[in-house]
Amino acid sequence: MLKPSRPSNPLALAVLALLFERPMHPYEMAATLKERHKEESIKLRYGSLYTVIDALVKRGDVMVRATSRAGNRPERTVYELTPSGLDELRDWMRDLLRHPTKEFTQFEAGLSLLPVLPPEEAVSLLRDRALHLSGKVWQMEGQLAELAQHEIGAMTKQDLPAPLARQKFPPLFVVESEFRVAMVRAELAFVNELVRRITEEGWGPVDVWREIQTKCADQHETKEQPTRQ
Amino acid sequence: MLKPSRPSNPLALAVLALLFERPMHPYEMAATLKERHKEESIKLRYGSLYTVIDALVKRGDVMVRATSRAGNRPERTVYELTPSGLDELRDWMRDLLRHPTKEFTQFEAGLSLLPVLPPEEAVSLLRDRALHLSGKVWQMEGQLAELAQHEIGAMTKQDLPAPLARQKFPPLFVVESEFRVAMVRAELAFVNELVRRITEEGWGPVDVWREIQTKCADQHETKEQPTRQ
DNA sequence: ATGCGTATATTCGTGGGCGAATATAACGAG
DNA sequence: CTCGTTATATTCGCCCACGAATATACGCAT
Repeated sequence: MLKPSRPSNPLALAVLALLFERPMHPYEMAATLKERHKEESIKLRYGSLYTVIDALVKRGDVMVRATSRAGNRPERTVYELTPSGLDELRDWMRDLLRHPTKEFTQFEAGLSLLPVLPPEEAVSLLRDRALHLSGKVWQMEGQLAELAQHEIGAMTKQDLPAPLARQKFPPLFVVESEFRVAMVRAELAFVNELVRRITEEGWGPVDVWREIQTKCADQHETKEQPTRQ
Repeated sequence: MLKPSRPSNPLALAVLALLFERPMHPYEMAATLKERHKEESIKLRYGSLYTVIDALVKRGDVMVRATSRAGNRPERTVYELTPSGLDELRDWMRDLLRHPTKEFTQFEAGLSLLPVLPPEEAVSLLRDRALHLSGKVWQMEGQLAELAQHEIGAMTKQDLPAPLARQKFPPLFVVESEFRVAMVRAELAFVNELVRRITEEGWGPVDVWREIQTKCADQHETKEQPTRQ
């Protein structure tokens, strides 16, 4: 029988990447991901962690190195990367970086159904969103600036070549955050421009929009108390 | 007992939005979403469609209006929106548009594990990605331009107020596409800038990057045939 | 010493997403 | 008229994500 197909959960990729550095047990993987703030980019759920590790074992990408021992905490299982797991890690990374994949976002879904709301309300909601987004940009940039100063302690020491300790945190380890900021900025710009076009240019066109909107709403008759102020 | 919590699948929102226009049976909903290109923004799976409709029925947001009849195709069930479903539709839309929600993307996961690849390979992969992205921008803008010309036929006629028929397709109905283009453009800009910084500014810093990379790779010893050209 | 909060470490059950199978009828071609 | 193809319309079951439960041990205060 053939090798089962690669798990779709990116958490499995993180597991491979961590075992690329050194053997670890599951809880330690979780702790390491958190320490390095990778949980902000890769969804981490304990339940899923054990599930994906089992899957990787079945595929032969990962194997048990030793069971239990050390201190005397509850039983633990230490895993290590197999050669085929190393291949998988690289192939997977290549796919991920090379090929953009369509992903469905909540906001895009919302936008695509925009006509169900009256234009005034839509504008007001979008303005709220813009506020939230700019707050988030501000906050993320603060964190980035902070990291650039002193973050080096958040890496486990043995992971860094000696000369590096006590230096500034290499930007390499926060690329994903820079990416996220860039995306939020872009969304903010889009929302602002959209609001501007609706309010200043009657984009939609607004009169058609309102007409469609009320026509549908009327079918659901009478006693809707008016929600817009 | 309380109303079960709102389904998390945005397809359920699309169902509510469609029933806001008029009663429909599931297959018709799917056909309508496709006709309007909403499947590009809202993931549509037949299996999920029936699942979410059942869930909405259980919550009382949607109810059976009539069963079967018409032509004489296989049995069909026509649903309609209830008053509480209308409320739900609006509340949900408000949440969606107002509050940005963190979503995990494949690419962000890949970026966050970038150090597992040697810098040269990373650059080469990112360049590939940039090519794909710009191709996509080109293609999406082509589609948008095309829609702006003649698309009006893709709306079911009765959905549009009479005076509109045979006019240009209102931009209101393609906001989500404009959004997607904006996001892809932003990603492209980010990737180009990232490549530039790595190659021209030794960003990373590249020597540290390579050092970490090879140090880990060496643990997985010997006979890896070198993959980079 | 004893109790309790917290860190360590893993298992399990449920629910939902989705692929694949099922079933019927219209429709055109030979 | 019958055979293959496509459109219509829905059901079923597997698998995976994830919340919640479980279990042990350390450290610190009383």
